[in-house]
Amino acid sequence: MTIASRKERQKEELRTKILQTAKELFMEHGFEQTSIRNIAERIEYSPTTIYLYFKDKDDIFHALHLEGFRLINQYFRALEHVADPFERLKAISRAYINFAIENGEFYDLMFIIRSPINALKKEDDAKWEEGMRAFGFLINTIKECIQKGYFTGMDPEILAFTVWSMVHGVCSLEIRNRCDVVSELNRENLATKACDTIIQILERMHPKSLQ
Amino acid sequence: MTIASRKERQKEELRTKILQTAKELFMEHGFEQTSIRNIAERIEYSPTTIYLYFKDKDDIFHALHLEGFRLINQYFRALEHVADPFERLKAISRAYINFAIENGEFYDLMFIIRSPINALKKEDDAKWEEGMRAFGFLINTIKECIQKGYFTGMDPEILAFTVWSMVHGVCSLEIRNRCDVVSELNRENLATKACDTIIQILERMHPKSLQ
DNA sequence: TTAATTTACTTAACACCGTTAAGTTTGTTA
DNA sequence: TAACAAACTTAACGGTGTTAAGTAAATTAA
Repeated sequence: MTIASRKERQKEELRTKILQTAKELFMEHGFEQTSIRNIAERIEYSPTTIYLYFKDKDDIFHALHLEGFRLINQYFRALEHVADPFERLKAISRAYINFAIENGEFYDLMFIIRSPINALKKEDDAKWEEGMRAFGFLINTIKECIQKGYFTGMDPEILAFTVWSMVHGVCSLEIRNRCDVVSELNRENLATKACDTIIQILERMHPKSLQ
Repeated sequence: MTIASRKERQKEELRTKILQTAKELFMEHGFEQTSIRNIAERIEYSPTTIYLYFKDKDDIFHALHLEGFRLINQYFRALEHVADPFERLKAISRAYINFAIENGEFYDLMFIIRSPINALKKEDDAKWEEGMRAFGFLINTIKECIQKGYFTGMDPEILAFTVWSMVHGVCSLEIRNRCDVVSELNRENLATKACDTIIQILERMHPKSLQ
């Protein structure tokens, strides 16, 4: 079984190499601008070889999608120890925006790019699990906030989606370069400033007694 | 001068036809999926003819971009008569989301798609003017809100950008199909629900006396 | 040890894309 | 009627994702 296992290992290695090269390239030029031929050239294989390891370009997309969610969950895991749920919510917002700024192309892939996210959501999919872990962390934090008297009367799931939307809006306008409407002066660290504003808004909506 | 003017009129007509066909096609299949060749086929001209009327595909992009901003400003114009600035702000948010839902592909083009929005911002550009009119409406509304005691101590421009971000986030998650994380039950009219939540948050952040 | 077979990979091609250079048709002017 | 300019087309370049068919090497079986 040594030969078979060696072969399997080698196959796994090449698969990983393709994925890593794909990641490198799309970090440099974005996913849309990265072609199968580009990847093939860099790993010194013919383009068709890639199709022996991935069904199509979407398959590579999904693999990187999963990696992205694993990465963002790393950002979040560091915040699990924050005891106060409202503080944790604020920290999550900041971490999310940091993730987006530090991994723009990943963010693009995960939340902006148009792609068959279909055939997803099946239980078999690890990606869905990672995605739900991230969103679940947000939902649970918000549920704890509500238990503590914040956001009274609001639906946790819809509120979680709304908070996500708010920070996502900041990130996607930043990444897709729609920030030119604001003056040069305010444009520096605009995403961070907008995130701070969101946090301010969330803080102000609560009676002083809570804070 | 009758001949020359007729020719000029005809040229203008074909230009308009190209643009209208482009609009039709990208409304059906999205901008990225609409090719010069598709447009050419539908208007029964050779693909190269289009290049006599538009420099390149980006040029068509920009023309449609302008149309989109004219359209969203129509949505906004109906709200100019709303006297109370805070009510107007709420109405703007709702109108913005309605625009996005009713004109998904336009919205995509204007605020999501990656494209050389560069070489923009020059004063010569009508598009920039339409864009600034829309954002200006939001900024002015927020300034009025601040004068009335809302959002005390906040920077109007950054706040305007933040509010825009918040509703844009909702729209872009909806348009790019990232809403599957929420349960089936809440998924109906999710964009509207999230918009309502944003409005609730904005309302709650103010002392009762103001409302 | 040699023949058969499986595995891993490549070549060549298809149908598309945006774009351009060169050529053709058409209508207007001299 | 000849010259010219405008409007439009043909053919091509270099790129894309993807597939069918072919090759070379490694492994298995005789």
